[in-house]
Amino acid sequence: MATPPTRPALRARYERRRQEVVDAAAKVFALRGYHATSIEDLIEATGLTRGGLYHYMPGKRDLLLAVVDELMDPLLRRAEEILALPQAPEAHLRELTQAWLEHVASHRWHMIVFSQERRTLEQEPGWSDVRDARAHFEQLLADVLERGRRDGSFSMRDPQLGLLMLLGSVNYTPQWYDPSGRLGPEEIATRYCDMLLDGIRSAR
Amino acid sequence: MATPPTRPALRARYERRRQEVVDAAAKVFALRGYHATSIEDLIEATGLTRGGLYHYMPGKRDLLLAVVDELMDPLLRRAEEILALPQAPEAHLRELTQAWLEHVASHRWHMIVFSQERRTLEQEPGWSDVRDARAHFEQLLADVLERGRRDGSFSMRDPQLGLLMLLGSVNYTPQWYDPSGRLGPEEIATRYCDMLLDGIRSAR
DNA sequence: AAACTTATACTGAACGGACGGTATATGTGT
DNA sequence: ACACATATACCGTCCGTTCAGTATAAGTTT
Repeated sequence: MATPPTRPALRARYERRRQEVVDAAAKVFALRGYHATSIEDLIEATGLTRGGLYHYMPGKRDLLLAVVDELMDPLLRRAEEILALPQAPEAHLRELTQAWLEHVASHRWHMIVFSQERRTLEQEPGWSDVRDARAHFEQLLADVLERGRRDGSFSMRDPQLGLLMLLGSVNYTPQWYDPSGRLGPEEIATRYCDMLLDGIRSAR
Repeated sequence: MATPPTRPALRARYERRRQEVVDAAAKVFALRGYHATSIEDLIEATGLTRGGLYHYMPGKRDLLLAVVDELMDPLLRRAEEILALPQAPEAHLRELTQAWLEHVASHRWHMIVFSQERRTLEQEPGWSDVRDARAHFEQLLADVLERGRRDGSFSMRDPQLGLLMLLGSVNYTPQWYDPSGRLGPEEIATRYCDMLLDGIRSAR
Protein backbone atom coordinates (compact mmCIF):
# COMPACT_ATOMS: atom_id res chain seq x y z
CA MET A 1 0.00 0.00 0.00
CA ALA A 2 2.50 2.55 -1.24
CA THR A 3 4.95 2.17 1.61
CA PRO A 4 8.45 3.27 0.62
CA PRO A 5 11.07 0.81 1.86
CA THR A 6 13.04 1.78 4.93
CA ARG A 7 16.13 -0.12 3.87
CA PRO A 8 18.43 2.32 2.06
CA ALA A 9 19.58 -0.42 -0.31
CA LEU A 10 16.10 -0.79 -1.78
CA ARG A 11 15.12 2.82 -1.64
CA ALA A 12 16.73 3.70 -4.95
CA ARG A 13 15.04 0.92 -6.91
CA TYR A 14 11.70 1.79 -5.37
CA GLU A 15 11.99 5.45 -6.33
CA ARG A 16 13.08 4.57 -9.83
CA ARG A 17 10.14 2.25 -10.42
CA ARG A 18 7.79 4.74 -8.86
CA GLN A 19 9.02 7.35 -11.30
CA GLU A 20 8.42 4.93 -14.16
CA VAL A 21 4.87 4.44 -12.95
CA VAL A 22 4.29 8.20 -12.77
CA ASP A 23 5.70 8.76 -16.25
CA ALA A 24 3.68 5.94 -17.75
CA ALA A 25 0.59 7.34 -16.05
CA ALA A 26 1.36 10.80 -17.43
CA LYS A 27 1.27 9.45 -20.97
CA VAL A 28 -1.97 7.54 -20.48
CA PHE A 29 -3.62 10.44 -18.67
CA ALA A 30 -2.56 12.75 -21.50
CA LEU A 31 -3.87 10.46 -24.23
CA ARG A 32 -7.09 9.31 -22.63
CA GLY A 33 -7.75 11.98 -20.02
CA TYR A 34 -7.53 11.41 -16.30
CA HIS A 35 -11.14 10.48 -15.57
CA ALA A 36 -11.39 8.28 -18.63
CA THR A 37 -8.35 6.30 -17.54
CA SER A 38 -9.23 3.23 -15.51
CA ILE A 39 -6.98 1.33 -13.16
CA GLU A 40 -7.03 -1.36 -15.83
CA ASP A 41 -5.49 1.10 -18.31
CA LEU A 42 -2.75 1.96 -15.84
CA ILE A 43 -2.04 -1.73 -15.33
CA GLU A 44 -1.66 -2.18 -19.05
CA ALA A 45 0.59 0.87 -19.34
CA THR A 46 2.86 -0.04 -16.44
CA GLY A 47 2.97 -3.79 -16.94
CA LEU A 48 2.15 -4.34 -13.29
CA THR A 49 -0.91 -5.96 -11.82
CA ARG A 50 -3.53 -4.37 -9.63
CA GLY A 51 -1.81 -5.08 -6.36
CA GLY A 52 1.62 -4.19 -7.70
CA LEU A 53 0.38 -0.84 -8.90
CA TYR A 54 -1.06 0.05 -5.50
CA HIS A 55 2.33 -0.77 -4.06
CA TYR A 56 3.63 2.39 -5.74
CA MET A 57 0.67 4.72 -5.36
CA PRO A 58 -1.82 5.44 -2.58
CA GLY A 59 -4.57 6.04 -5.11
CA LYS A 60 -5.36 7.25 -8.59
CA ARG A 61 -5.78 10.86 -7.55
CA ASP A 62 -2.38 10.96 -5.85
CA LEU A 63 -0.88 9.65 -9.05
CA LEU A 64 -2.37 12.58 -10.92
CA LEU A 65 -0.98 15.01 -8.37
CA ALA A 66 2.41 13.31 -8.70
CA VAL A 67 2.26 13.91 -12.44
CA VAL A 68 1.75 17.65 -12.14
CA ASP A 69 3.57 18.17 -8.86
CA GLU A 70 7.23 19.10 -9.09
CA LEU A 71 6.61 19.79 -12.76
CA MET A 72 7.26 23.51 -12.49
CA ASP A 73 10.03 23.40 -9.88
CA PRO A 74 12.99 22.54 -12.15
CA LEU A 75 11.84 25.13 -14.68
CA LEU A 76 11.48 27.78 -11.99
CA ARG A 77 14.97 27.12 -10.67
CA ARG A 78 16.38 27.31 -14.18
CA ALA A 79 14.47 30.56 -14.76
CA GLU A 80 15.93 32.13 -11.66
CA GLU A 81 19.41 31.06 -12.72
CA ILE A 82 18.88 32.83 -16.02
CA LEU A 83 17.47 35.96 -14.46
CA ALA A 84 20.30 36.14 -11.92
CA LEU A 85 22.70 37.07 -14.70
CA PRO A 86 22.38 40.74 -15.62
CA GLN A 87 21.37 40.89 -19.27
CA ALA A 88 19.21 42.89 -21.62
CA PRO A 89 15.49 42.03 -21.58
CA GLU A 90 15.70 40.53 -25.06
CA ALA A 91 18.43 38.09 -24.02
CA HIS A 92 16.52 37.17 -20.87
CA LEU A 93 13.37 36.62 -22.88
CA ARG A 94 15.14 34.42 -25.40
CA GLU A 95 16.85 32.28 -22.80
CA LEU A 96 13.72 31.91 -20.70
CA THR A 97 11.74 30.84 -23.73
CA GLN A 98 14.37 28.32 -24.71
CA ALA A 99 14.56 26.75 -21.26
CA TRP A 100 10.78 26.73 -21.13
CA LEU A 101 10.41 24.96 -24.47
CA GLU A 102 13.07 22.43 -23.62
CA HIS A 103 11.11 21.68 -20.49
CA VAL A 104 7.85 21.46 -22.41
CA ALA A 105 9.43 19.11 -24.95
CA SER A 106 10.85 16.76 -22.32
CA HIS A 107 7.66 16.79 -20.23
CA ARG A 108 5.18 16.85 -23.04
CA TRP A 109 2.70 14.37 -21.53
CA HIS A 110 2.84 15.99 -18.10
CA MET A 111 2.12 19.36 -19.68
CA ILE A 112 -0.86 18.05 -21.60
CA VAL A 113 -2.25 16.50 -18.43
CA PHE A 114 -1.82 19.82 -16.67
CA SER A 115 -3.66 21.73 -19.40
CA GLN A 116 -6.43 19.19 -19.59
CA GLU A 117 -7.09 18.81 -15.89
CA ARG A 118 -6.30 22.26 -14.53
CA ARG A 119 -9.98 23.13 -14.29
CA THR A 120 -11.07 19.88 -12.70
CA LEU A 121 -8.32 20.17 -10.08
CA GLU A 122 -8.93 23.70 -8.85
CA GLN A 123 -9.44 23.82 -5.08
CA GLU A 124 -7.93 20.39 -4.60
CA PRO A 125 -5.50 19.84 -1.72
CA GLY A 126 -1.95 20.04 -3.03
CA TRP A 127 -3.07 21.80 -6.16
CA SER A 128 -2.44 25.32 -4.98
CA ASP A 129 1.34 24.72 -5.00
CA VAL A 130 1.23 23.84 -8.68
CA ARG A 131 -0.90 26.83 -9.52
CA ASP A 132 1.30 29.16 -7.51
CA ALA A 133 4.44 27.90 -9.25
CA ARG A 134 2.75 28.41 -12.59
CA ALA A 135 1.70 31.94 -11.64
CA HIS A 136 5.21 32.64 -10.42
CA PHE A 137 6.77 31.65 -13.73
CA GLU A 138 4.27 33.75 -15.65
CA GLN A 139 5.10 36.68 -13.38
CA LEU A 140 8.80 36.29 -14.17
CA LEU A 141 7.96 36.52 -17.86
CA ALA A 142 5.72 39.51 -17.27
CA ASP A 143 8.54 41.23 -15.40
CA VAL A 144 10.94 40.73 -18.29
CA LEU A 145 8.43 42.19 -20.74
CA GLU A 146 7.76 45.12 -18.41
CA ARG A 147 11.47 45.76 -17.97
CA GLY A 148 11.85 45.80 -21.74
CA ARG A 149 9.00 48.26 -22.04
CA ARG A 150 10.54 50.55 -19.41
CA ASP A 151 13.99 50.61 -20.94
CA GLY A 152 12.52 51.21 -24.37
CA SER A 153 13.51 47.98 -26.09
CA PHE A 154 9.93 46.69 -26.33
CA SER A 155 6.90 48.77 -27.22
CA MET A 156 3.75 46.71 -27.29
CA ARG A 157 0.38 48.42 -27.24
CA ASP A 158 -0.70 46.06 -24.49
CA PRO A 159 1.92 44.41 -22.25
CA GLN A 160 -0.55 41.91 -20.83
CA LEU A 161 -1.63 40.71 -24.26
CA GLY A 162 1.98 40.26 -25.33
CA LEU A 163 2.46 37.88 -22.43
CA LEU A 164 -0.76 36.04 -23.20
CA MET A 165 0.28 35.58 -26.81
CA LEU A 166 3.58 34.06 -25.72
CA LEU A 167 1.86 31.86 -23.14
CA GLY A 168 -0.63 30.67 -25.73
CA SER A 169 2.05 29.86 -28.28
CA VAL A 170 4.22 27.87 -25.90
CA ASN A 171 1.38 26.16 -24.03
CA TYR A 172 -0.07 25.03 -27.35
CA THR A 173 3.22 23.50 -28.44
CA PRO A 174 2.76 20.10 -26.71
CA GLN A 175 -0.34 19.60 -28.86
CA TRP A 176 1.67 19.31 -32.07
CA TYR A 177 5.28 18.82 -30.99
CA ASP A 178 6.92 15.67 -32.33
CA PRO A 179 10.27 14.67 -30.77
CA SER A 180 11.32 13.07 -34.04
CA GLY A 181 10.09 16.05 -36.05
CA ARG A 182 11.86 18.67 -38.08
CA LEU A 183 12.23 21.24 -35.29
CA GLY A 184 13.85 20.86 -31.90
CA PRO A 185 12.84 22.92 -28.86
CA GLU A 186 15.66 25.44 -29.22
CA GLU A 187 14.77 26.18 -32.85
CA ILE A 188 11.12 26.59 -31.97
CA ALA A 189 12.05 28.95 -29.14
CA THR A 190 14.27 31.04 -31.39
CA ARG A 191 11.61 31.42 -34.04
CA TYR A 192 8.86 32.19 -31.58
CA CYS A 193 11.03 34.97 -30.18
CA ASP A 194 11.97 36.19 -33.65
CA MET A 195 8.32 36.49 -34.56
CA LEU A 196 7.25 37.98 -31.25
CA LEU A 197 10.02 40.59 -31.40
CA ASP A 198 10.05 41.55 -35.08
CA GLY A 199 6.86 40.17 -36.54
CA ILE A 200 6.42 38.47 -39.87
CA ARG A 201 5.95 41.55 -42.02
CA SER A 202 8.62 42.08 -44.66
CA ALA A 203 10.91 45.01 -44.02
CA ARG A 204 9.98 47.83 -46.32
CA MET B 1 -36.16 8.85 -25.22
CA ALA B 2 -34.84 11.74 -27.24
CA THR B 3 -37.51 11.55 -29.92
CA PRO B 4 -38.06 14.90 -31.61
CA PRO B 5 -41.76 15.71 -31.96
CA THR B 6 -43.28 15.19 -35.38
CA ARG B 7 -45.94 17.81 -34.84
CA PRO B 8 -44.67 21.06 -36.35
CA ALA B 9 -46.27 23.13 -33.59
CA LEU B 10 -44.03 21.60 -30.93
CA ARG B 11 -40.90 21.30 -32.98
CA ALA B 12 -39.68 24.82 -32.29
CA ARG B 13 -40.02 24.59 -28.53
CA TYR B 14 -38.32 21.22 -28.48
CA GLU B 15 -35.37 22.49 -30.48
CA ARG B 16 -35.06 25.57 -28.31
CA ARG B 17 -35.00 23.58 -25.09
CA ARG B 18 -32.62 21.07 -26.57
CA GLN B 19 -30.27 23.89 -27.43
CA GLU B 20 -30.49 25.16 -23.86
CA VAL B 21 -29.56 21.70 -22.63
CA VAL B 22 -26.57 21.53 -24.98
CA ASP B 23 -25.34 25.00 -23.96
CA ALA B 24 -25.75 24.24 -20.27
CA ALA B 25 -23.88 20.99 -20.78
CA ALA B 26 -21.10 22.82 -22.62
CA LYS B 27 -20.47 25.03 -19.61
CA VAL B 28 -20.48 22.15 -17.13
CA PHE B 29 -18.29 19.98 -19.35
CA ALA B 30 -15.86 22.88 -19.72
CA LEU B 31 -15.66 23.57 -16.00
CA ARG B 32 -15.60 20.02 -14.68
CA GLY B 33 -14.45 18.02 -17.67
CA TYR B 34 -16.65 15.61 -19.59
CA HIS B 35 -15.86 12.40 -17.75
CA ALA B 36 -15.97 14.08 -14.35
CA THR B 37 -19.44 15.41 -15.08
CA SER B 38 -22.18 13.15 -13.74
CA ILE B 39 -25.77 13.01 -14.89
CA GLU B 40 -26.55 14.56 -11.54
CA ASP B 41 -24.41 17.59 -12.46
CA LEU B 42 -26.26 17.94 -15.75
CA ILE B 43 -29.58 17.74 -13.94
CA GLU B 44 -28.51 20.54 -11.64
CA ALA B 45 -27.29 22.64 -14.57
CA THR B 46 -30.39 22.19 -16.70
CA GLY B 47 -33.05 22.18 -13.99
CA LEU B 48 -34.56 19.03 -15.44
CA THR B 49 -34.91 15.67 -13.75
CA ARG B 50 -33.16 12.45 -14.69
CA GLY B 51 -35.80 11.21 -17.06
CA GLY B 52 -36.55 14.64 -18.43
CA LEU B 53 -32.94 15.06 -19.43
CA TYR B 54 -33.04 11.83 -21.41
CA HIS B 55 -36.01 13.23 -23.25
CA TYR B 56 -33.62 15.65 -24.96
CA MET B 57 -30.54 13.48 -25.39
CA PRO B 58 -29.98 9.84 -26.35
CA GLY B 59 -27.03 9.65 -23.97
CA LYS B 60 -24.23 11.57 -22.34
CA ARG B 61 -21.80 10.90 -25.17
CA ASP B 62 -24.21 12.24 -27.79
CA LEU B 63 -24.54 15.37 -25.72
CA LEU B 64 -20.79 15.85 -25.91
CA LEU B 65 -20.83 15.38 -29.67
CA ALA B 66 -23.66 17.91 -29.91
CA VAL B 67 -21.48 20.41 -28.05
CA VAL B 68 -18.60 20.19 -30.50
CA ASP B 69 -20.61 19.36 -33.61
CA GLU B 70 -21.63 22.29 -35.79
CA LEU B 71 -19.18 24.38 -33.80
CA MET B 72 -16.89 25.06 -36.73
CA ASP B 73 -19.52 25.33 -39.47
CA PRO B 74 -20.60 28.96 -38.89
CA LEU B 75 -16.99 30.05 -38.60
CA LEU B 76 -16.03 28.25 -41.79
CA ARG B 77 -18.88 29.89 -43.72
CA ARG B 78 -17.84 33.30 -42.39
CA ALA B 79 -14.23 32.58 -43.35
CA GLU B 80 -15.18 31.74 -46.89
CA GLU B 81 -17.24 34.93 -47.12
CA ILE B 82 -14.19 36.91 -46.10
CA LEU B 83 -11.85 35.11 -48.48
CA ALA B 84 -14.28 35.52 -51.37
CA LEU B 85 -13.55 39.27 -51.42
CA PRO B 86 -10.26 39.98 -53.17
CA GLN B 87 -8.00 41.67 -50.64
CA ALA B 88 -4.37 41.85 -49.60
CA PRO B 89 -3.16 38.98 -47.38
CA GLU B 90 -2.83 41.31 -44.39
CA ALA B 91 -6.46 42.41 -44.63
CA HIS B 92 -7.61 38.81 -45.04
CA LEU B 93 -5.54 37.77 -42.04
CA ARG B 94 -6.93 40.56 -39.87
CA GLU B 95 -10.55 39.87 -40.80
CA LEU B 96 -10.19 36.13 -40.37
CA THR B 97 -8.63 36.57 -36.96
CA GLN B 98 -11.37 38.94 -35.89
CA ALA B 99 -14.18 36.63 -37.01
CA TRP B 100 -12.37 33.75 -35.35
CA LEU B 101 -11.99 35.53 -32.01
CA GLU B 102 -15.59 36.69 -32.04
CA HIS B 103 -16.57 33.08 -32.53
CA VAL B 104 -14.25 31.94 -29.76
CA ALA B 105 -15.64 34.57 -27.41
CA SER B 106 -19.26 33.63 -28.06
CA HIS B 107 -18.60 29.88 -27.89
CA ARG B 108 -16.06 29.93 -25.12
CA TRP B 109 -17.32 26.89 -23.24
CA HIS B 110 -17.71 24.84 -26.39
CA MET B 111 -14.15 25.67 -27.38
CA ILE B 112 -12.77 24.66 -24.00
CA VAL B 113 -14.64 21.37 -24.22
CA PHE B 114 -13.18 20.80 -27.65
CA SER B 115 -9.63 21.47 -26.50
CA GLN B 116 -10.02 19.33 -23.42
CA GLU B 117 -11.64 16.32 -25.06
CA ARG B 118 -10.10 16.30 -28.53
CA ARG B 119 -7.76 13.47 -27.59
CA THR B 120 -10.36 11.33 -25.88
CA LEU B 121 -12.67 11.65 -28.88
CA GLU B 122 -10.29 10.69 -31.67
CA GLN B 123 -11.61 7.80 -33.75
CA GLU B 124 -15.12 8.29 -32.45
CA PRO B 125 -18.04 8.06 -34.89
CA GLY B 126 -19.11 11.57 -35.87
CA TRP B 127 -15.85 13.01 -34.69
CA SER B 128 -14.07 13.06 -38.04
CA ASP B 129 -16.41 15.80 -39.30
CA VAL B 130 -15.33 18.08 -36.49
CA ARG B 131 -11.67 17.34 -37.03
CA ASP B 132 -11.96 17.87 -40.78
CA ALA B 133 -13.68 21.22 -40.32
CA ARG B 134 -10.95 22.25 -37.91
CA ALA B 135 -8.23 21.19 -40.35
CA HIS B 136 -10.03 23.03 -43.14
CA PHE B 137 -10.04 26.29 -41.20
CA GLU B 138 -6.38 25.94 -40.35
CA GLN B 139 -5.64 25.32 -44.02
CA LEU B 140 -7.42 28.53 -44.96
CA LEU B 141 -5.18 30.41 -42.54
CA ALA B 142 -2.10 28.64 -43.85
CA ASP B 143 -3.07 29.64 -47.41
CA VAL B 144 -3.34 33.29 -46.43
CA LEU B 145 0.10 33.21 -44.82
CA GLU B 146 1.54 31.44 -47.85
CA ARG B 147 -0.03 33.96 -50.22
CA GLY B 148 1.51 36.75 -48.18
CA ARG B 149 4.88 35.08 -48.35
CA ARG B 150 4.65 34.70 -52.13
CA ASP B 151 3.62 38.29 -52.82
CA GLY B 152 6.32 39.53 -50.48
CA SER B 153 4.23 41.09 -47.76
CA PHE B 154 5.16 38.47 -45.15
CA SER B 155 8.60 37.01 -44.66
CA MET B 156 8.68 34.54 -41.81
CA ARG B 157 11.59 32.18 -41.46
CA ASP B 158 9.16 29.32 -41.04
CA PRO B 159 5.62 29.63 -42.46
CA GLN B 160 4.38 26.61 -40.51
CA LEU B 161 5.58 27.98 -37.19
CA GLY B 162 3.92 31.32 -37.87
CA LEU B 163 0.62 29.52 -38.23
CA LEU B 164 1.21 27.47 -35.09
CA MET B 165 1.96 30.61 -33.12
CA LEU B 166 -1.29 32.18 -34.24
CA LEU B 167 -3.21 28.98 -33.53
CA GLY B 168 -1.69 28.76 -30.08
CA SER B 169 -2.49 32.36 -29.23
CA VAL B 170 -6.11 32.19 -30.31
CA ASN B 171 -6.81 28.70 -28.99
CA TYR B 172 -5.43 29.73 -25.62
CA THR B 173 -7.72 32.75 -25.44
CA PRO B 174 -10.79 30.93 -24.01
CA GLN B 175 -8.65 30.02 -20.99
CA TRP B 176 -8.42 33.63 -19.80
CA TYR B 177 -11.07 35.52 -21.77
CA ASP B 178 -13.62 37.31 -19.62
CA PRO B 179 -16.75 38.64 -21.40
CA SER B 180 -16.98 41.46 -18.87
CA GLY B 181 -13.26 42.16 -19.08
CA ARG B 182 -11.27 45.08 -20.40
CA LEU B 183 -10.80 43.76 -23.92
CA GLY B 184 -13.41 42.65 -26.44
CA PRO B 185 -12.75 40.06 -29.15
CA GLU B 186 -12.13 42.62 -31.89
CA GLU B 187 -9.50 44.45 -29.83
CA ILE B 188 -7.77 41.20 -28.95
CA ALA B 189 -7.76 40.23 -32.62
CA THR B 190 -6.31 43.58 -33.67
CA ARG B 191 -3.50 43.42 -31.14
CA TYR B 192 -2.66 39.80 -31.88
CA CYS B 193 -2.31 40.75 -35.54
CA ASP B 194 -0.32 43.87 -34.71
CA MET B 195 2.12 41.79 -32.71
CA LEU B 196 2.29 38.95 -35.21
CA LEU B 197 2.90 41.34 -38.09
CA ASP B 198 5.24 43.91 -36.56
CA GLY B 199 6.47 42.37 -33.32
CA ILE B 200 6.92 44.12 -30.03
CA ARG B 201 10.42 45.49 -30.59
CA SER B 202 10.67 49.25 -30.56
CA ALA B 203 11.37 50.82 -33.92
CA ARG B 204 14.99 51.89 -34.07
C1' DA C 1 -67.57 24.12 -28.02
C1' DA C 2 -67.46 19.93 -25.54
C1' DA C 3 -65.70 15.31 -25.47
C1' DC C 4 -62.40 12.34 -26.85
C1' DT C 5 -57.81 10.56 -28.62
C1' DT C 6 -53.24 10.74 -29.21
C1' DA C 7 -48.53 12.95 -29.12
C1' DT C 8 -45.47 15.01 -26.09
C1' DA C 9 -43.26 16.52 -21.63
C1' DC C 10 -41.71 15.07 -17.61
C1' DT C 11 -41.22 12.03 -13.14
C1' DG C 12 -38.84 8.90 -10.05
C1' DA C 13 -37.54 4.44 -8.87
C1' DA C 14 -34.74 0.61 -10.05
C1' DC C 15 -31.11 -2.04 -12.55
C1' DG C 16 -26.85 -3.70 -14.28
C1' DG C 17 -22.29 -3.03 -14.79
C1' DA C 18 -17.97 -0.89 -14.19
C1' DC C 19 -14.70 1.11 -11.32
C1' DG C 20 -11.57 2.34 -7.46
C1' DG C 21 -9.93 0.36 -3.64
C1' DT C 22 -8.64 -3.49 -0.18
C1' DA C 23 -7.50 -7.81 1.98
C1' DT C 24 -4.98 -11.65 1.67
C1' DA C 25 -1.85 -14.92 -0.32
C1' DT C 26 2.56 -16.05 -2.47
C1' DG C 27 6.87 -15.49 -4.04
C1' DT C 28 11.76 -13.28 -3.80
C1' DG C 29 15.74 -11.23 -2.43
C1' DT C 30 18.54 -9.59 1.87
C1' DA D 1 13.70 -14.53 9.51
C1' DC D 2 12.24 -10.57 7.66
C1' DA D 3 11.17 -6.79 4.50
C1' DC D 4 9.69 -6.15 0.24
C1' DA D 5 7.43 -7.07 -4.38
C1' DT D 6 3.82 -8.84 -6.95
C1' DA D 7 -0.55 -11.67 -7.73
C1' DT D 8 -5.57 -12.81 -7.27
C1' DA D 9 -10.02 -12.48 -5.67
C1' DC D 10 -13.39 -9.73 -3.80
C1' DC D 11 -16.32 -5.67 -2.00
C1' DG D 12 -19.05 -1.55 -1.80
C1' DT D 13 -20.34 2.30 -4.33
C1' DC D 14 -21.41 5.21 -7.87
C1' DC D 15 -23.14 6.15 -12.39
C1' DG D 16 -25.31 5.94 -16.94
C1' DT D 17 -29.34 4.20 -18.61
C1' DT D 18 -34.03 2.35 -18.79
C1' DC D 19 -38.80 2.06 -18.07
C1' DA D 20 -43.46 2.14 -16.44
C1' DG D 21 -46.25 5.66 -15.37
C1' DT D 22 -48.53 10.51 -15.00
C1' DA D 23 -49.79 15.05 -16.48
C1' DT D 24 -50.64 18.19 -20.06
C1' DA D 25 -51.04 20.17 -24.49
C1' DA D 26 -52.41 19.47 -29.43
C1' DG D 27 -55.33 17.74 -32.78
C1' DT D 28 -59.90 15.45 -34.07
C1' DT D 29 -64.59 14.23 -33.87
C1' DT D 30 -69.22 15.10 -32.79
